[in-house]
Amino acid sequence: MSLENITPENAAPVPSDFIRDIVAHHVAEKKYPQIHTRFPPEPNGYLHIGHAKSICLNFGIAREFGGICNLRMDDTNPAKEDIEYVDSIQADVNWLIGGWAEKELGLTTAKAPFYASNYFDQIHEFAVALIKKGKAFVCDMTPEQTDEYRRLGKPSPSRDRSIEENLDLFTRMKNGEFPDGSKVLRAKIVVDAPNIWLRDPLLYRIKHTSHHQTGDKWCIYPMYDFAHCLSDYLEGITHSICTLEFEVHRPLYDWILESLDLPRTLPKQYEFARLSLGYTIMSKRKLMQLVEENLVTGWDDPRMPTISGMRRRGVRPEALRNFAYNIGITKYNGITDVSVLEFAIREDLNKHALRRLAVLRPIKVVIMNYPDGIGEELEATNNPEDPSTGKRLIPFSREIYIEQDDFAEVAPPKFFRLKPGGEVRLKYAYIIQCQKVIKDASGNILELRCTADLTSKTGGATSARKVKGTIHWVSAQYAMDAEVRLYDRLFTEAEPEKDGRDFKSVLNPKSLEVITAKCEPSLNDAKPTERYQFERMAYYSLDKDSAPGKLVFNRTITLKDAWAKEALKG
RNA sequence: UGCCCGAUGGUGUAACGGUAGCACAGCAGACUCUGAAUCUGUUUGUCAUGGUUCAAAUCCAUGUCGGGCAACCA
Repeated sequence: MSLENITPENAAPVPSDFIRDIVAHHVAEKKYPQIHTRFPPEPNGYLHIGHAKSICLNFGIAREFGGICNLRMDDTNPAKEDIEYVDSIQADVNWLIGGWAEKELGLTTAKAPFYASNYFDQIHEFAVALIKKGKAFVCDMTPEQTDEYRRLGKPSPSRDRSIEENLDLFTRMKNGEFPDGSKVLRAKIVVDAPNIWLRDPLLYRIKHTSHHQTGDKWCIYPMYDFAHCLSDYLEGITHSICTLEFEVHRPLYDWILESLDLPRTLPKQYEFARLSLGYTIMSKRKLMQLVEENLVTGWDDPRMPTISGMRRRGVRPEALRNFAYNIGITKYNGITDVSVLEFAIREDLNKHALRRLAVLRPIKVVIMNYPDGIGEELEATNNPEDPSTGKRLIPFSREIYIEQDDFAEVAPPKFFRLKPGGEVRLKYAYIIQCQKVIKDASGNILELRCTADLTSKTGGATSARKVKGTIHWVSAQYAMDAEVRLYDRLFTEAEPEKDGRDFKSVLNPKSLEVITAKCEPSLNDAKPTERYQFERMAYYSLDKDSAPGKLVFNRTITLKDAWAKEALKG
């Protein structure tokens, strides 16, 4: 692409934040041969939009600075981890940045993804090396005692064991001679350091649990702090970027690496604020609770803030990436307004969704002066934002459906839609006037009798006539039914856990409503990869529950609705 | 309580000692065969008090408020 072809429209946005500033500085001074980051999820749950922020940061930095980013399973606790999560993580990362960062995406290389468990042998050797240096010891205290001693800044009675004895005990730990919890390997740093993480922290614990990658090879597993910095080192990571809660661990991260007298350049840890989103919870543990207690249908329930949930809902990866770009990277713990996410989703879908006509809550309209039996096909635009998507034909007939909300027997002020005696344009078709409202005995509206201005058809003699409102419609004769799932936010409160309240007490009872809609026939060919805008309503995509002859659409997000706001004012 | 970190409109962010800008939201208007999109305009801000300086959102001190950590989780 030549330079003059780069416009603000197509130029890739180049984010700037304090971490990228640091990296840029390192690049400028040639501190490292190549920038190397990593995204290290623990496979104990599904990835959510907070992880998306981290993925975009880590892979983004690699991409922008000509570096590499490893996807690494941080799988040091087999008790909580599962292969299901390993698989879902790969699928989600691939979906989010596949095609955008393939060069940096470990998934396309033979050795990817990476696993911390792959380094268990080497990590074990590092532990032995630390013991030999007199910098680690085997401790016999119970977990409770350990807690208390660390809190009090007291030395463990095992602290001054000989190197030989430590070596022997650690070997026996490894050989499975001791039960879970009976012994641990600890770093020998400072018993009463102001930073708790320097008070002889645990390095290895005994866990007779088989591991999803290493099977029954190990009964001792390294703790996060020990495994993480060493995994970073082994992979040649230069910038180890994590969230704020690890800030206090940084001295330990450095201590371990520095204590080992390692030959290569050491990685450095940097911290940023994790994402908090309004009307959302982000804890994997709590999301799992929603799944396990069947408060949602699964990790990929379209109401979940998980990557798989948002994907199923119809959000495109571009929208998530844009969102991640827009919110920035700082060390400030704020709560991002959901409207920022919603804007990113709408902005993307507006450009890419095919327009279709569908009536969600139908009311029948009979156009009395339109001949029965002879239908006609009208031309409709697929996407005004993208002329290359062309046009399609939609059938028109004497009997149609319109949206209940588009008719008011007693119209409020500024109501531009259909009312008795009033006129509206049917999109792509005629201007109609409401002549009569037919009701049943109890006063429910059964149908509307209208007349059409037969020359007002789009392109026709009086087509230029201005009427205030244009509404969507669908031919009663040719319409097809589809199940439509209307999703709303999962919680009724912006801060579900504010003041320690139980997030389950503020679940939105109306977060899902299922209806049957009347759709234009072309939707019969709806594809799972396609996105649709049902004009004037919302964006939708085909759900995986669809089957031949049974369409199921998920509402991704509504269109902005200025009228709803206006109507509220009364 | 100890240690660490942070604080810029309603929300999220930029300004790296030199004109406080951007996005979302809000409001007002234009346009509209989507009350969408688009376009125009616009309300609102440097936590406080001192200090350094010709000049402070930025540097220093103190205070206030908020967050994190104190798991044989990551």
